[in-house]
Amino acid sequence: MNDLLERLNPQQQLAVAAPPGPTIVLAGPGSGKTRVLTYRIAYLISVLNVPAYNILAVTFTNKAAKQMGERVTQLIGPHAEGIWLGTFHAICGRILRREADLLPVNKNFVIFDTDDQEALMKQILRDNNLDEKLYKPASILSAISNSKNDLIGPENYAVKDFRDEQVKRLYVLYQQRLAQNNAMDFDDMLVYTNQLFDNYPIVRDTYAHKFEHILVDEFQDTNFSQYSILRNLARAHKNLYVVGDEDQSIYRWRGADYRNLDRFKSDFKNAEVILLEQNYRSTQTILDCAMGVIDQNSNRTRKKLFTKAQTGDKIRLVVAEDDREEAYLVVNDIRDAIRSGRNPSEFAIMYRTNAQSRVLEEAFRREGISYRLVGAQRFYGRKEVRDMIAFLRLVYNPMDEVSLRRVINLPPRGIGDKTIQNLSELAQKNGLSMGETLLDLTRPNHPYLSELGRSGDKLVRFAHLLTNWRHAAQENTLSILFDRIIADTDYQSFIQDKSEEGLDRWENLLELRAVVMEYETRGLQDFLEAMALVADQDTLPDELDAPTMLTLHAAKGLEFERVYIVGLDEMLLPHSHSREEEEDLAEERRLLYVGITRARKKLTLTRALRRRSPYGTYEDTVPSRFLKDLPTYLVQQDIYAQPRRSNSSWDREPSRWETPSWLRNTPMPMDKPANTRFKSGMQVSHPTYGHGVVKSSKLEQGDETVEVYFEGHGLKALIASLAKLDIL
DNA sequence: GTCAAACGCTTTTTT
DNA sequence: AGCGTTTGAC
Repeated sequence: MNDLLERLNPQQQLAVAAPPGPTIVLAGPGSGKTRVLTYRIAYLISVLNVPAYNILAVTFTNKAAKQMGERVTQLIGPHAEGIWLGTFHAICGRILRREADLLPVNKNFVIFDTDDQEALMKQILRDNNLDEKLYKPASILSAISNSKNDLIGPENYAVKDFRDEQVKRLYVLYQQRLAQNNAMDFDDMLVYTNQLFDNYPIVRDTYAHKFEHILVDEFQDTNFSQYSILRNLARAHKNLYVVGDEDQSIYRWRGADYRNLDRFKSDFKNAEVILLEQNYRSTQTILDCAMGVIDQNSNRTRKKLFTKAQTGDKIRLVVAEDDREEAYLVVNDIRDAIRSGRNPSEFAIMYRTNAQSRVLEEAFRREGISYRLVGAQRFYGRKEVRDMIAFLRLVYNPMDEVSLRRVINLPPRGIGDKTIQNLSELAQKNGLSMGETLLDLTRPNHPYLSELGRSGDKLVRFAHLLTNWRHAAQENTLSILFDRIIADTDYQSFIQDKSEEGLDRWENLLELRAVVMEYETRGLQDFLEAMALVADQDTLPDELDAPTMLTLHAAKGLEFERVYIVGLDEMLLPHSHSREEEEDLAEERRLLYVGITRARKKLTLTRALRRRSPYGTYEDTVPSRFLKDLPTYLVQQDIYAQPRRSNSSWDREPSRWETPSWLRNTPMPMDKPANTRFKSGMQVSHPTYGHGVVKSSKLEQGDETVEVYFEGHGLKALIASLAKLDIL
């Protein structure tokens, strides 16, 4: 274990062996950030003899957590067992289950995902006769979410106008209804953990003492609520070790707040700051392009990315006629490379929006190449899968009204709106949840059965089903419960009888059953928790040797030999929703920066002159403004599209031989090989400063900087390629 | 209460 | 263009 540090560069060693105490590691892309974190954990355990269970490590995704666990185990074996390792939500879930007695929900609470949240909000709107078009559930929920991320409860919701008043009211109702459902949403997991710590200092201190060392990955993307949890947990030992890169902050829309770094510095005095700058991933060309893009952002510490690796190939810019051709060109390129011996898993295609994957998928299928698609809710978003999970959730937590409403008439069993309304009213009368009321109906001679009339029988029948499943959940394994639900509801024939896509659906359920089998011993609670918190990304088989398609967001933290970023058009990147505000635009730029810096060897950027708009028709595009920030001399263009003759702006579309105007911003340095154009002593003239004498000239970052002494103006430092200097 | 047709809206990114 | 939701008929 003593050789642990020898495998690291000096900067990394410094970071890994940093003395205990508040520590900030600012790590550029490809600087070995993950490596530092894993080695740090290994170092704590094997050198400082910190017991694994006194270490908390927080990552941004489940995948990252899993990976980190594997790597630490690789380093130190079984000593790594017992680390608290996971996303904020997973960690909070663990704490909340333990301390459920102190919460407004009981220990069988379920986690509502976005769909559940919307379903619940729609119910609330309906109950309150509010127009869904005026009060869009998604927009209200996003306002609520933003508040929660800043730890602002309904009582403190800022009201500026009538609408705010309504939102505030809905916020109150929403929280009430969640509690009645014995449920919480993603944000609540963090909020409740904060409340737990605030209301019960003893509980807080228990955890604060337990976690001697806390490590946080992707710190730049934490929100205030998350930061507050960290601050609470680190109050005893103050060993908070955070790793991040402001240039890779891409979750502002989710409440991520880069100011957490300042908060950290002021909350934890004397925090040590360690910089990791050297890049071990990309070629210098790729890094230069990345810097060209990111340096346009203000309010940041300018960093110089450097590598000892080679300059590498120029990056390619491909312009296609339309988005289909764009996809075709990319896939073709990959196919050719694979044929000539490249490994399929070396390739990644990245895009701004999930919708863009579709054309690419088609192209891959046409070429008969298999691919990996990250995210895009391809599996867990499926109706049949969600239905089955709703059944299971109802079994686990009958108070879950959203799931109850979803499955009570599924497959249709004659329980319509009216019957559901009756049940709901009955529940309200008794101050119980609908689910509890339903289960209560199985009691012999139930007093309300006569009230419900004929529909009562149907309810009772379903109530018996649910009761039986609840017994099955107690006494049998998960898969037996799963099978019984399908059998009892005849769900298979419900989805399968129709077309051939019915078979697909059934296969999806079989796939879900395979997942269920993995939780055979751990049980329903763990299964449901995983379903709620584990994203699709974690399900993609790593073994599959195929090109990967993923959003730029999903690409964070990954690296690939060859990267294609498609859709470098205005409205897409930067996205149409993010072009107004400067902060939004800066984030779009960071997104591209993240994408570029994923590439090890080769980078290809593509765009299309026309693409299918969200509204079906084809529309002309405008090149992304970010393209002009790429140093031209590092870009090789492949223009496949014919310039179109029309009276549109595309008359200005460049031909194959011409440098397109959107790239013309960065001039090629005049003398790339070590020679400067200007020499000391030369007489020059400048349009504003007039006559001057060159004092010195040197090459910096491929650009020539000249110091000139101007009569009446003094000494000026000028960039040779930008300043219009003439040699006299 | 169920089924089919018409309608209208959508696409930013994710724990 | 395609999907999900609402509307209207049986």
